[in-house]
Amino acid sequence: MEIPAKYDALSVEDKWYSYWMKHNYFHSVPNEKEPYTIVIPPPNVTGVLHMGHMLNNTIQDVLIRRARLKGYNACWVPGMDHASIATEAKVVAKLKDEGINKSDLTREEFLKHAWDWTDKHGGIILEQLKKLGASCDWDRTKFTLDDDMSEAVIKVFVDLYKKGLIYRGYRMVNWDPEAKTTLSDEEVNYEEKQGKLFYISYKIEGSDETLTIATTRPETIFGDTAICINPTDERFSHLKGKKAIVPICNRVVPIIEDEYVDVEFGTGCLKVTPAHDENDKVLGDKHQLEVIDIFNDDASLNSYGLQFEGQDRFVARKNVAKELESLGILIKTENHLNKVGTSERTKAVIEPRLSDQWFLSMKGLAKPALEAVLETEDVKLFPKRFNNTYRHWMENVRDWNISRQLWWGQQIPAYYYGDAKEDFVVAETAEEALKLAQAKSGNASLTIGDLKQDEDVVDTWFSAWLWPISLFDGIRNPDNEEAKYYYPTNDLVTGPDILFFWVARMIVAGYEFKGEKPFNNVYLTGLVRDKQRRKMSKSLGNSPDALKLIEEFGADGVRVGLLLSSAAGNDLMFDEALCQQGKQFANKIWNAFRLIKGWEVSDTIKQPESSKISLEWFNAEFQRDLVQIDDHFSKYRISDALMTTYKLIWDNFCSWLLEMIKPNYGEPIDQETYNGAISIFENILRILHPFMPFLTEEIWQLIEERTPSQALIIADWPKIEEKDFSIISDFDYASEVISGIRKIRKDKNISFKESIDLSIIEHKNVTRDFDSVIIKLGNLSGISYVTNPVEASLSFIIRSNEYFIPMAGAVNVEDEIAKLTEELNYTEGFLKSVQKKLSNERFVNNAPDSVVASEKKKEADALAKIETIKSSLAGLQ
RNA sequence: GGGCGCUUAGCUCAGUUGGUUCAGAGCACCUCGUUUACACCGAGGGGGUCGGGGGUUCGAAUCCCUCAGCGCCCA
Repeated sequence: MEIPAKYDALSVEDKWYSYWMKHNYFHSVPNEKEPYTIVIPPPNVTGVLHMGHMLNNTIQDVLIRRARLKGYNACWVPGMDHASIATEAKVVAKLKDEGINKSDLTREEFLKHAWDWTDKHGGIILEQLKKLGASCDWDRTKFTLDDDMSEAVIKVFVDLYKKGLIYRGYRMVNWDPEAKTTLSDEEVNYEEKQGKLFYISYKIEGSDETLTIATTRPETIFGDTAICINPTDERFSHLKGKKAIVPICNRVVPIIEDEYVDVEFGTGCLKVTPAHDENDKVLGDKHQLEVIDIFNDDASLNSYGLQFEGQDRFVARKNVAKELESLGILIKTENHLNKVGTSERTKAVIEPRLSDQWFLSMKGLAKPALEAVLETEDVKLFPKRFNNTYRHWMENVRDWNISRQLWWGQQIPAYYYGDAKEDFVVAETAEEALKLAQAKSGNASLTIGDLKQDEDVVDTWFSAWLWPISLFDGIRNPDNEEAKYYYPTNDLVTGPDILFFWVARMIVAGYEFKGEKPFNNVYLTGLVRDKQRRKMSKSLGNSPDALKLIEEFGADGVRVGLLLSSAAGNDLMFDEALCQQGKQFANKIWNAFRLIKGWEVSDTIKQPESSKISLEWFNAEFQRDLVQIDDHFSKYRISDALMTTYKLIWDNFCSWLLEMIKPNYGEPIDQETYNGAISIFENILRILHPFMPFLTEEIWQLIEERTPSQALIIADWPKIEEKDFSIISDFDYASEVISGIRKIRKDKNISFKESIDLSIIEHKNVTRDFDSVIIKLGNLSGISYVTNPVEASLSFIIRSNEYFIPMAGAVNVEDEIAKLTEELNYTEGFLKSVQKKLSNERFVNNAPDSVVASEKKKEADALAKIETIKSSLAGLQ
């Protein structure tokens, strides 16, 4: 069978993915083996595969495949989250296109549309992950709105409420007027925006005096309920105890005093609008001010806005300013840069708003999670520097606003039975709620019909934080076999951007509901950026099409490309050239396979000495690198593990070993060497498989026919063996000699086909084990050991031995002398610096013995080399 | 404003407790080579006062101070 010269990734990848699926290798059930579990960070149901997912899931797949090879019961659970704000926004927009308003629908009708949308468009991303090679246990695919998952969420809500940790509060929250819901602090992004500072004049009641305040939001004057000055500010001491009149609405408000006012900022007079500013709310509470809410839920003005009623806040801002100007009381405006909170999802400017919301008290819950990461290290973050960020957030954690004014999600299990603030109960079911309500109200005649369930749903993260537990049904059935077997999971791979949203809260949930961490290690990947360091985003359009990349470079190529430059926690500057490198690597391995497979094998020829020693050397090298690769993995240095593998294969295996054992053209290879090479190749495929699963499985299956139980995906990771590594340094020496020969060939333009002689003066004994290899790779007619310099020859020095290649005619004595003199000067300079160090008493006394010894060795080596160079020079003159 | 982190070869980055695996890797670059697995290749080569300055030390990319530039998180 003719093997094509270029590796064709596309056909190979589909073939093996379906083979793996068909034989159920990805599926895990609890057994006697040790589990190795990863839960996927559930992508949004609305999402499509982007570069961040590719990186993240490639890393997870590498870890899970390696664990599978290492003999663990590997389980990677995939799934999606329902992304309440994003999905609801999408569905609302789609309905709008169809001429349907959400407000015209009942909750049930709307949810039906949302589920239709989910069934139709959701989960594209999971299909795309298959193209990448992700070996998830697809039978376990979960969605955060699955009935059992939702049940767990409700159960947890009720539990926390009973523990007194969930409470209802009238608070200033982040209101997204576009999505018409609150956001948690974590969902608000602050952006610097150019705004204006308006200076507005207020009359003082009962006098002709005025005062001037500065504000960025003139439209909120309708909500003003006080003017505040700093008690120490002498400029305004005459205003104390007086009242001011709010323009346009002519409301009379007190002038209060508080240290909070910054005398430097604006005019030193502050208008106080408790309903629409966090700080003003604090002031309002302190001074018992009236609270006047002037906005509708879409941030247009309500009736308090008088003639501006119905206008959007930004429109109203312009119009109010215009009105103030025409009244002659807009003193001036200045440009002003301020930070404006915007919604992470809708980008709308956040409106601080007072409303009834559900909160989860975090302080106590955070404690075990804080200790687990920072003290006991039960949970380890990689890279470790994220510990500081984690500490900072956890120590200053604020209560979590968990209610969202949406329908898509788990409806809050609170039931109201009366008009008073406290007339509600919290229960898992309406029936249960009824009993509680009857008891709480003392009204036994209450019926289900008298109960009204809270309209709101819980934050999506309030279901995601249970993910590692609820995937295994660990909330509803804490002692079930799967939860006991798979929990706690091993590694979590995610981006640092959701360290608080998700990771920290999962740790909290783990300790609260399982009494145990959710995972051992958290590997935080970097963000994928483009070559100009810009974050990849849809709006910039700088994100390459993930599936197109896979088509162009192959999934293996893309995986390698992504991993090559992604040190843990460092942002990755993505460049398609890296995928190209991955693709070339695949091709290189493919051709190594073609070479070996193309050899005719003979069991009658004896194994050449050079092949024997070469295989021995490579096996030692392999063992050394294997230890290194394991070490890199243990530190989550995935790109280093890949690079070590890459160099082992490209440099040591392809460039050195295959050339060392390659039979002469047209000649067969002996059986023993062939077997050795195949077994080495198989070991290489095993360690490469996690990175390049498709290519390796393809070659594995082409090497010989394998049964499903012999597939590479479930083969064994190579065993660590004790090896004598001195053969590696012996080879290094030999490779230096070979390089020396090649350099001379190149300098003097001696064709590689032309065989040459090599003579050696050994000043220091080195192994001759590799002489046969030197002869082969240097294309030498032989090696002679001599005691005197060979005349009319080109020479070079390796460490302190001299090498001569007789080459009458080609030798320019002047050049040789110049070359040697230069080397002599350099070595003497080096020797001087070493001797200076050694003659420094303080160095000899203070430095550790090993350092002094190594300096002494340097000295001896340099002296020997100088001797050699000098004798070479003498031979030439 | 507070916190965390970064600055090493043209690019992307390693460099663990200060000391021969301390100046490294991959890519890019230059030269030569169509030889018989691979030109998606091979062989060889050049390239950095480790952001600037100061200090500690026998010894600093590594520790301390300071200046400059950049990034992220939080307010």
